[in-house]
Amino acid sequence: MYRDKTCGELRLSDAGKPVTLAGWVQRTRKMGGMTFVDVRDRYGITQVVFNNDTDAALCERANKLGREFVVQVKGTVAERTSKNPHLPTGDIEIIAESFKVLNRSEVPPFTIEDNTDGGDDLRMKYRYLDLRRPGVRSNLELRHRMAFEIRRYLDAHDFLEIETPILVKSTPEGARDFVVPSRMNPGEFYALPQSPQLFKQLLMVSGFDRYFQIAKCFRDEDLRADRQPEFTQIDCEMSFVEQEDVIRMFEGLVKHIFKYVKNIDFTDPFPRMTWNDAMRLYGSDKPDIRFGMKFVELTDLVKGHGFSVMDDAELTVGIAVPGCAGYTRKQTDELTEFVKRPQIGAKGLVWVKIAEDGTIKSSVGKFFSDDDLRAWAERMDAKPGDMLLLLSGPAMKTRKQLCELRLEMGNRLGLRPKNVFAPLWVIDFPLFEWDEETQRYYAMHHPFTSPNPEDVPLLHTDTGKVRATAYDIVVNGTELGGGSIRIHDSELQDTMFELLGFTPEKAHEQFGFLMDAFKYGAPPHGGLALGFDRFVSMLAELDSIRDTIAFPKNNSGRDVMNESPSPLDPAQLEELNLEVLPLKK
RNA sequence: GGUGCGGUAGUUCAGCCGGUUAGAAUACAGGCCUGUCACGCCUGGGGUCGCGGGUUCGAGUCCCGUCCGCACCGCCA
Repeated sequence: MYRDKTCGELRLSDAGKPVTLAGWVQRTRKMGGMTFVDVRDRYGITQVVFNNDTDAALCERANKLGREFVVQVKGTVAERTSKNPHLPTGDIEIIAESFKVLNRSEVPPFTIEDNTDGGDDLRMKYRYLDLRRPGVRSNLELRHRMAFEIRRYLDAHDFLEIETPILVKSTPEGARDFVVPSRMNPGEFYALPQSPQLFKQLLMVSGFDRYFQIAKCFRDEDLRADRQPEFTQIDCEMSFVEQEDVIRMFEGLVKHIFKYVKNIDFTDPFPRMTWNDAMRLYGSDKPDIRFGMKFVELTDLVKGHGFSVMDDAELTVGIAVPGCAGYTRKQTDELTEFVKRPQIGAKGLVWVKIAEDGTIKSSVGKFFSDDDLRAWAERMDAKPGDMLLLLSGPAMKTRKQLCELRLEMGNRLGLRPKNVFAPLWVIDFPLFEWDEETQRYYAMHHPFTSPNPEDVPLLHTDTGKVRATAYDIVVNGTELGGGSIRIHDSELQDTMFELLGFTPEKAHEQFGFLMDAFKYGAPPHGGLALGFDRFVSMLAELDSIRDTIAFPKNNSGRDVMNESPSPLDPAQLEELNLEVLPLKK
C-alpha cells in the first residue's frame, strides 16, 4: 500500500491521525526554517509541512523536491495555525515524519495549473501532463458522469447496450469514410463507421426493440473546434414507435442528464419549431433561442423607392437590435465589414437607428423618408433606442447571412450566456435537398428516413416539398442530435432509392442486406443519435469539444503527441498489397 | 480547396516608420527568509526571432515562397 488516504479527503476531524499520502509535488514554498510542500493527486491538494527545528535533515531533503516529483509522505494530520479557505483540505496539514521520492520528474514544459502558461499546441504534445490539470480532469469526470447517467436512464427504460462493428462496409453517400485495408482480402477495404445506422436498424429487425450504444464514429472530413475525425454518439433506436414516442423518450434523457449532472430542472416540455419557421425566423435549422431578434421580412415595404439593391432583391429581411441606437459610425462600419467578410459574403448592410427621442438616422436616408423607416420599425416591433439591421439578396443566402449577424449581435450584447440552456426540437425537415452542382436530390438526413405520411402522394410530383419524419434537438444554437422514423417498408425504400438516383443494382450492391432484412418482417422503428462530445462540452461550458476528449486530434487531424498519422513501413505495405503514389505538389 | 490571425528565452507575450547590446512576466538555478498557500526579497543563466530566398549600407521588423498552429468558409447524408 503506497497510501491510506488521498490528497483530497482529510478534514479537521482527522486531526491527530497518522496518514500516508502519495501524489505529485504541486509546489514547494521554502520559508527558511520551514518548508511547505503541496502534494496533489486526482482528488485534491494537501499541504505537507517540514520544520527545520523538528528534523533538519528531512527539511533539507524536502527543499530538494522539484515540481511533479512523485512522493510518498508519512506524517500526522494537524490543524493549521493559518487556514486556507480556498482549499477543501485547507484546515489541516500533514506534519511530515518521513517521505520517499517514488519518482523524479524533469521540469514540465508548462505549469500544471488551471491557468497554465502553456499554449494549445504544447499542451497537446504533452497531453499526459495537460490531463493532470484540474480543469481538463474535471471535464473528463463530467464526461464519465454523463455516460453513467445516460446508461442509468436508458437501462431503466429497457434499452440494451449492444456493440456494433468498427470494421464495416464503405458507402460513398455522405461523409468520406476512413478506410482500412484487408490483408486477408487483398485489394479490398473496410471502412470505419460514420454511425451504426444500418446495424441498429438490423437490430430492430432482430427484435431487440430498444437499443443504445455510446458509439465511436468516424468521418474523414475537415475539422473544426466542435468536429473531430473520431467522435462519440449516443446512438439509439426503438421499435413500434412514432415521432412523438422518440421525442418524448429522448427529451426525457436530456432532462435526466441536466437534472442529475447539472442540477437543472426543465419542467416544461421543450419548445418545437418547424424547419420552415426556423429558417424564416432565424435563418438557421439550429436557432439559438436564448435571445430574440427574430427575423422580420420587409421585402414589400422596401421596393419601389429607387434603392436598386432592395428593388432587385428577392428578399429584404431585418432584425431589431435592442438598445443599440447609440452605435457610432465606427461600430456600424465594423458590422458592415463583418457581413462583407468572404465567409459571410453580404454585399452591404443597411442600418436604421431609432433614438430615444424618436429621431431616425439611417444609411439609406437618400431613398427613404422618416415615415418609410418608421413603417419598417413598426413592422419589426422596434422600440425607441433600437437599431434595425437589414440585408437584401437571394432569400436563402440572405437569411444565412442575417443569421450570422444575429448571433454576432447576441454575442456583443451578452445574450448568449454559457450557463443558460435553451433546448428546442426542430421538426418537419424536408426529406430531400436539391444539389445544383450534380442536378439531383440528396437525402437531407439519410436515405432511410421516412417521409411524412401526409406528403407521400407528393413524392413524385413535388419531391422538394416532401417533409421527413425527422427531428433535431438543438440547444443554444448547437445541433445536439437528430433522428427520424425509418422506412420499414421495402417498397417505399425502393422508391426512395429511385428518387435519390440509385439504380436498383447500385442500391442492392450498397444496401442489399438491409433491403433483404426488410423482407422478413421489419417492425416500424425510429431513433435518434446525440453528439456526446458536444453534449459534454456544452455542460462543461466550453467552445471546443477538444477538452472533453482525453486524446484529441488537432486542426489537421494529427495527434501531435504520438505523431500520427505516419507513413507505413514498406514491408507492411507489401503485406497489404498496397503502393503509395508520389505525393501531389 | 479557400479566407483571416499567429509563429521572438523552457513558457506566455511586447518589440513603433528597417538602425547600434532583442525586452517583460513567469518558469528554472543559487542565496536570504519559521506560517506560507500566485509567499516575499536579492542574484544569475537562458534566444538559429519557424524555415528558405529576396530588397537594403543594414531585416525580428519590408517582399516572395514554404512549413506549422488556431478560427472560419467549402465539406461534414
